[in-house]
Amino acid sequence: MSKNAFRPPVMADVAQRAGVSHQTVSRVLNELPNVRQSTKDRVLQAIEELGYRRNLTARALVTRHSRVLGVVSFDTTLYGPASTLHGIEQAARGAGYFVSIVSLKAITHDSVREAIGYLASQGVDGIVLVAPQRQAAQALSSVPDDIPAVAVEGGRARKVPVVSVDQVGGARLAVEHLLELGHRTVWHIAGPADWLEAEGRIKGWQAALTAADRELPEMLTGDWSPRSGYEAGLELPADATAVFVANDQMALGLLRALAERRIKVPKQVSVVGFDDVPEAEFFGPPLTTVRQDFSLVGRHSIDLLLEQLDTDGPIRRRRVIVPAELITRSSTAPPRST
Amino acid sequence: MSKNAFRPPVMADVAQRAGVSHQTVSRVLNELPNVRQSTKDRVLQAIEELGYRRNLTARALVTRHSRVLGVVSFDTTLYGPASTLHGIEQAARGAGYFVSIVSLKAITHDSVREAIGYLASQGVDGIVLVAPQRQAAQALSSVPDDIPAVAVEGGRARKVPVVSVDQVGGARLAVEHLLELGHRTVWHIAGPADWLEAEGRIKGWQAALTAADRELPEMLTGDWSPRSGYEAGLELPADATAVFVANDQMALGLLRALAERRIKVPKQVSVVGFDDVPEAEFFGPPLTTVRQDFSLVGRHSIDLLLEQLDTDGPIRRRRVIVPAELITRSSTAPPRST
DNA sequence: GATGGCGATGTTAGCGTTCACAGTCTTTGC
DNA sequence: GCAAAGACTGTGAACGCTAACATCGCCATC
Repeated sequence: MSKNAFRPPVMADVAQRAGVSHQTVSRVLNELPNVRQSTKDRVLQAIEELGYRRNLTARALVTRHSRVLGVVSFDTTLYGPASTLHGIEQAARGAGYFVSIVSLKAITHDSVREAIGYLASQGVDGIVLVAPQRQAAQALSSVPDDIPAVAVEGGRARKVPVVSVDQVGGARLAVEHLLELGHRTVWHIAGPADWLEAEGRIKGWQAALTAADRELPEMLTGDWSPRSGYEAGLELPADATAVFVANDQMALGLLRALAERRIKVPKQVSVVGFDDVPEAEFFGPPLTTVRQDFSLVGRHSIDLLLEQLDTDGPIRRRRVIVPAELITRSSTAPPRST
Repeated sequence: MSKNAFRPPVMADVAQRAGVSHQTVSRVLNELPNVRQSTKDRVLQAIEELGYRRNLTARALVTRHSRVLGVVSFDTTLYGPASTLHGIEQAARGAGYFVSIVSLKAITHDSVREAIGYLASQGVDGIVLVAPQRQAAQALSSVPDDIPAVAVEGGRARKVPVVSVDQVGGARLAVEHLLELGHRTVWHIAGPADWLEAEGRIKGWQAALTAADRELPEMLTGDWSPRSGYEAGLELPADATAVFVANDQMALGLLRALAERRIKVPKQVSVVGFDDVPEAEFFGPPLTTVRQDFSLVGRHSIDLLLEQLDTDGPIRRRRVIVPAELITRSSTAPPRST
């Protein structure tokens, strides 16, 4: 117990100084009508003089709205989640909300549940789950009913709106680009099996090849890391001429492996990545890739969340798909043997 | 106004169900002594049955502690800030604190002030400022006295403890490594002038060269982006044999520029980066770089913050320096003309 | 068997807001 | 010039929790 008797001023202090009731101060703060301009000025001046700041905790207690949004995410060190988080934060703050984050080391049904419960007890008004793994999508169905939620890349989550990038379409774009260049078929280095994004890209890859009536090579699988792309690159058959890699980091690893194997890109092998990380343009060679607009994803997820908060009505199941875009650089070219 | 009369259970509901007073429920929840085991069990069971969750807002109102920590950061899309944020979040949650973030688009005195005020009114118990720019460090001196804060990479901030990586030492390591390999001198592509990290690396570079009695080449400057490294790479004089780049992204750009200029790395030019991003190992060639342990930085900053919270006493000015580590890969080699 | 002490529980009063309502003071219309 | 309709302002009671104190047993002590 320190003798520090200093207490930040409260509404009553402001009221007293301005010669009004605390309720009038509240009215001024909340910009309610029917306050005379002169008294409003007095109150504002008193607030200024005292350096008063409204106590949002007390406000939250009575209004039952904290104006805090919770975000549950997986490894915010990765470019995708980090960018999405950033987009969410910007959008939320723009709408006058705070953002409280929980970053999970592992996505399991239980860890997601726990994180959500944790945020719920803190009194968040809504939750965004950025967790593109199947388990996470399932865990979402155990969100308390009274708290609005949105899933990012959440698959066909029950009862919760979903925002996602068009993974299938993006993958198609990549594969079609390679086919148009004249490649017979396209290999794929996929992301980990339990990730919905990996799944979508696999689907798009298969769909594009099937649609063009090409044979489906055996699929290689990585874990998003450059190293796993490198390892896949060492295993890539010598007769492959085109590879679609599920993310840019693995593509980087692949490029490295190919360089070590003295395989020239794009002369002998064309490579397409996914994400368009800022570095992609400066890979050796600059990487053709599929761009995802993460900040748009973040913004949409907040929009959907706020929509639920405003209507307060039954949750409209909705799904927002953000298109992906092919960025053509110099890691792709027609096959040698044309 | 919906007819939704559903209200989550409150302490009184639990109390009634367990046949005790709400205060006893509180005691159980807070694990205070002097509650008979049998009543504790009854309370716990009632909590379980009702699915009760304590309302942390109400708790915060009366205890004047929210158990929320605020983080103000700059562009959480960058690898460094994102990793630091992640480290902070992990450490904070481990200590039972929530993390509320504000990510700034531009670091100015005013924007930092505003962000801090914003967090303060939300009632955070403490603030971590991750903002390695000079303006931010200054803005920190305007933090309200009653709220503990810690700066990450904050320079010699007044009255606030600082956690930082040993930028100068890291840069020295890089330059000394190059000199030991036999290079006459080392060029430097620096980060933007107003960043303290850039400044520290410049200092280390200069110090190492001066200590070895070498001439100081003209310094090139970038903005951390791969593109700026690329542009600097185009301007690099042909007689340069070794370059220390202030971060890995710019180093990537440099590698690209050198590749285009048909300059072989490391045969003709050696390159050292800074950060050790996960991709660095797979650059062409794998990049020798200086590793910063961002998660350790995050952990230390939380430690320092909690220390202030616990002691509640006068703020002990402290400074924690996290050492940097040289990671030797294959982008460095002895100069050709040895 | 009165006294004290201590463990276990209950009671009351806030924390700083907003909400619902009750006032009071101006207008306005005729 | 007077009533009614508005504008403006104040009063009390929540919100759900913890802190401080009060109370009740029960046992040890002399």
